[in-house]
Amino acid sequence: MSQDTPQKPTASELEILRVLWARGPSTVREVYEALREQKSLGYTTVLKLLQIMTAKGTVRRNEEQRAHVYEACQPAEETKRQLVGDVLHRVFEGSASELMIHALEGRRTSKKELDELRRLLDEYEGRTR
Amino acid sequence: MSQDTPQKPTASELEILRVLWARGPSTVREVYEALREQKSLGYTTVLKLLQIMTAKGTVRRNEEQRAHVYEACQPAEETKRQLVGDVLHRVFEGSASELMIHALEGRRTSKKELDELRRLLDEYEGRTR
DNA sequence: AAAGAAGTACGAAGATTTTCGTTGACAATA
DNA sequence: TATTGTCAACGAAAATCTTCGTACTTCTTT
Repeated sequence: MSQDTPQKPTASELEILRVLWARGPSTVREVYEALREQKSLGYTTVLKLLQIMTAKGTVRRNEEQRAHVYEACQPAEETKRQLVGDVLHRVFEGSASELMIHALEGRRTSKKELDELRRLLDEYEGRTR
Repeated sequence: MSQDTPQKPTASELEILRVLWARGPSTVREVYEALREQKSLGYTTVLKLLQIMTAKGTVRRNEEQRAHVYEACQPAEETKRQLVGDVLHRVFEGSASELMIHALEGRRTSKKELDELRRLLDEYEGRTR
């Protein structure tokens, strides 16, 4: 069922993607070990998920070695953009300001991060003008 | 199964919440009519969803009238904060800057909105300092 | 009063997600 | 070579989500 239209990953799929993004191409065991540090789950659960994700076209695998090596098809940036875009659209009707307000409200944000955010705005503006 | 820990709404539940946020307390029919403008779905589907949401404690209802009147338990702001907080945590490891980058990348953002974003940062900083 | 319209309750089918157990292949080692 | 360990494949149970049909009740209008 491989396809080109990138699918929105489910919650568990995202957890796996995060490991792949952090580690780069990995075997099932490596992903399993990484995930197990946060939550308890079985080896075959991870295997199955990766098989499903392969079928969906979310990841691809190299079968040269006995232990297949998986990696994300889309670059992390692309998937993250898609995920935030989804929330932006579904929750905030496309308003980045609204998104921002609620992102800031929910937590303490350091002066440093605020400055970084300002820098990003300037950078974005400079780049697209 | 009513409870105090606010549940993260599912995709369909969010669509309903958005109607309730926009319209204020509404009957099933009102929500149904509003949703039908975007997508096709049955009256009883909306009814059932609202019943489930009532059980979950996502909405509460006034049964004084024959047509019960539903309203969100949590203020919209709170739920939005929760939803964006979820993405912030699950996708961006809590980094608002990362969230921002990807939110901006995915779309064209007007000068006006960029200024609004800057204003928000100043306002937030002024408020919490 | 009968017929129709508008409501709620409820069960349940279908779809999707999440999680594992079992099986069989293959490799390492005692 | 027999045993033990590692792996992929697969089926399937369990949980959740989505959708709607049917039944029953209550108004409203003939």
